[in-house]
Amino acid sequence: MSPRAGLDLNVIIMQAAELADSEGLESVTLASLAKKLGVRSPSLYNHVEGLPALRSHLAVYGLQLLNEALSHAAGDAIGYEAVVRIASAYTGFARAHPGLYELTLRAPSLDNKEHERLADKLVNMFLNILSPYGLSEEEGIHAVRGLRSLLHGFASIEGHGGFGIPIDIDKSVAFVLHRFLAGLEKKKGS
Amino acid sequence: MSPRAGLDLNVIIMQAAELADSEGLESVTLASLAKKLGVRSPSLYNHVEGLPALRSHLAVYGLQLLNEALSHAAGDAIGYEAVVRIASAYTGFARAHPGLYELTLRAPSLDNKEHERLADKLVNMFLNILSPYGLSEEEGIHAVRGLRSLLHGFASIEGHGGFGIPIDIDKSVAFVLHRFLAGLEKKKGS
DNA sequence: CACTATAAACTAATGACATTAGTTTTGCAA
DNA sequence: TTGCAAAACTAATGTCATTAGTTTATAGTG
Repeated sequence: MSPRAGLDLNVIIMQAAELADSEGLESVTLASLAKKLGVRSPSLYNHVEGLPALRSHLAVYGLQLLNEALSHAAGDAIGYEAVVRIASAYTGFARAHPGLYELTLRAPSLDNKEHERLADKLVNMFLNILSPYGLSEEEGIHAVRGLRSLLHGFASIEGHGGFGIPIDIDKSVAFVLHRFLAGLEKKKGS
Repeated sequence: MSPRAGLDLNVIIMQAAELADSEGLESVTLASLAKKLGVRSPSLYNHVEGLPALRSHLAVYGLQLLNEALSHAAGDAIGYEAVVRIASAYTGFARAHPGLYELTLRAPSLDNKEHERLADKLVNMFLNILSPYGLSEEEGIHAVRGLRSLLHGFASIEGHGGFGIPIDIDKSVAFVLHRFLAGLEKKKGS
């Protein structure tokens, strides 16, 4: 309605995140975002350096939210219980924030620093909750990669509608985690 | 050089696939493809119904290649050995065909029939190689979903440069599969 | 062998988008 | 109050997909 819409990088990112999650990642354009904000698209360049930069900021924001959700879900737990809780939080996040989630995986051209820091934080959280399994350092990395891959795989395939059969996906996650973690334990006796 | 370039849906798909794998999925535009084919972009509409349709055709083509690669890798094997071989073929395919691979997961608006058929074929292949583990029908579904998710997760994260630490990714896959399959076996005694 | 219908290519035009340049306007701070 | 920096704007360019309408090659028919 007036000049001086009072924009701000944070406002822009929040609205863009909303767009990403409700309309899909590909619908986040400077044009659509500007319309949502009641502004002409060139005005956005006063706050963000272009579409790639916006996506990079969104990726970092998504990673922050994901980190918070997982930390909160894990609480002080470690081991099996923590893995189950984190898995639930992970798939829940991907369902609640499909656009944002998809972006967290993309290699970010900008904001490398913060993105890397958050990714590392995630890895360390996983390492921590797997510590009761008594894995070697290298095995720990393998296991964390496996856990991340498993959770991302489920989230990604579900997000793309890739599971046709009407069997509860959460049950599949629970089943697979149970067996994988059992396999991690089994090592002790072999 | 001349009218009548002798285009053809197959030629178009092959060149598009090449573009997707060498330049990235987002670089597959009708404009870039037309240039590669020595033709003006509207000419492509004589053979394909637009960019979304082209991507849908590419997805089906990618799934075909993936199916072939996995079938070939598995041969007649089942059980552990087959899983290891298929895993290697899967990650190898994703590395050799990053653009095509990414597309195989996308929900296809067109060509639903063929895409579904190929996706089902993949699921059945996985079910077959897991048959020695003596899982119930529902457990089999869970396990297949887990295996797909694991492989897709690794392929997808690797494809996006998400594994920072310089530890061999194939080793991680091998480790995780070993433990997961061990977990599947363990059931018999619990 | 000529001829014609069709399919394949073309040019021209439109509309969405990102981005840049250059201009106006507003609000805060001196 | 005034003036300046930031925030918004308009105008313009270039890329893309897509549609409409035109030309042309070629394959098949007489």
